Amino acid sequence: MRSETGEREAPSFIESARRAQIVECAIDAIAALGYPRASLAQIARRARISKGVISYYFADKDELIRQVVHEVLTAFDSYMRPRIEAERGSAARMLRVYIESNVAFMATHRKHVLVLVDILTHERRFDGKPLIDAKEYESGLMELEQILRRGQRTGEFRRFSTRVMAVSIRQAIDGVAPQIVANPNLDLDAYGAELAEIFDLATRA
Amino acid sequence: MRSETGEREAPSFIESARRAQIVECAIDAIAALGYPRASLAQIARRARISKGVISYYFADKDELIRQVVHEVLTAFDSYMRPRIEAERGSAARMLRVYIESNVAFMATHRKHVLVLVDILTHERRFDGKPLIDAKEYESGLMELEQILRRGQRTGEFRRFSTRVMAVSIRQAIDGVAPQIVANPNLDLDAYGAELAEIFDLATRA
DNA sequence: CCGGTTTCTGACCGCATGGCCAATTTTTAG
DNA sequence: CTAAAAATTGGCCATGCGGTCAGAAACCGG
Repeated sequence: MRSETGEREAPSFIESARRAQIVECAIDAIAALGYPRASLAQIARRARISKGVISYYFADKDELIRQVVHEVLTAFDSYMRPRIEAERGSAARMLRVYIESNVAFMATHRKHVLVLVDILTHERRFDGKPLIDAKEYESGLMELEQILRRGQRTGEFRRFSTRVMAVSIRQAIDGVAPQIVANPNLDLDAYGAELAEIFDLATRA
Repeated sequence: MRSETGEREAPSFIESARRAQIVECAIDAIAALGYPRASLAQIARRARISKGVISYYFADKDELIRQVVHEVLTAFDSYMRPRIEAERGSAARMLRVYIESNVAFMATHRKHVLVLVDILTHERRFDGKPLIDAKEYESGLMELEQILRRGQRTGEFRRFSTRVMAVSIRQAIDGVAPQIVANPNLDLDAYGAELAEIFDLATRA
């Protein structure tokens, strides 16, 4: 299936379908069992195929996981971007929308968000290097910092370390995920509004 | 070593020493390799003993890990408590001291904090039950909420969800740990002050 | 010096994992 | 229809895991 020549051939219909199916089943498996227990065997079982098929389409488990992360991140991005861009006028409104949209996305994409967080917390190595992705994730932090800097430039925001603020906001948002599982009835709209209020007060000039 | 009778005998000198040594080596191993890679074999290697010794003194790995968590949490508690109690007069000052002491503790106990966070994030199961500890940890959240409620009662703080605020504060603090590794020169005093400022503004009436 | 107890070793067990591959079935194209 | 290519199977592998155990060694009171 894989051409060894320089030019990459268009993936066959089956190839795309299988890849998508396997990625989807990986998400299901991680959501159901947690990242550490989501083995290739489990993923294969859910797809009703043999493990070998996964190896056939993905070089190794890392590539599969990277694909899962990419998929979720892409969905996330296309949800967030237009909502934030719509508020270009005010950094304060951008920040509010950033936080609220983020939480709202979690409400409508619970499974995917859970899986993302699970992978990121379990795969991220303290010692740094083999960190498979995190670049895509880290870039999210950069965008957040940009909003903050813009607000400081326009005078809407007070002076503060944009780094510390950005990390705190991200952490506060990420902290929602575990609570969704612990308490499925959690009112996420209210939660998002609370969070937005907290960081509105924290940033305002 | 273990008496089967009801009355527990005083642990021998060797027993206490070994237990302490093993716990210490477990901390080293987790700090160096990360929780998932800190196997009994690795821990034993660092202690220059055979795996069997660990099994001899600890029923299973869970008990060892529970001991590690307990040790770090105890040190943390005895560091924090007096500092916070000293500010009994004002909830706002208590909160500030809570945040700054927390970050300061991280500065002086980097390894132990790293290990704690590593264990907690990796061991916490989404599906809940086998959650070995987390009670001790969760109780920290309660104390934080108490400070917040007190501030609301005295009118120092505005109205907000103490739960959301407490989780956000904890998350913001916990978010420091990974950055310590990524950037060992991080100015934690400044970081703590920034964080305290953020949540001072967010809570003030 | 002895005999029992505590401590410790190193080999071993069963299990699950990620990955590999020869053989087979299915699809595709001439 | 046929033969090459793509897709799939199922068994196999080495590895590392947590945990166990018989027996050796060290220790200690009498």
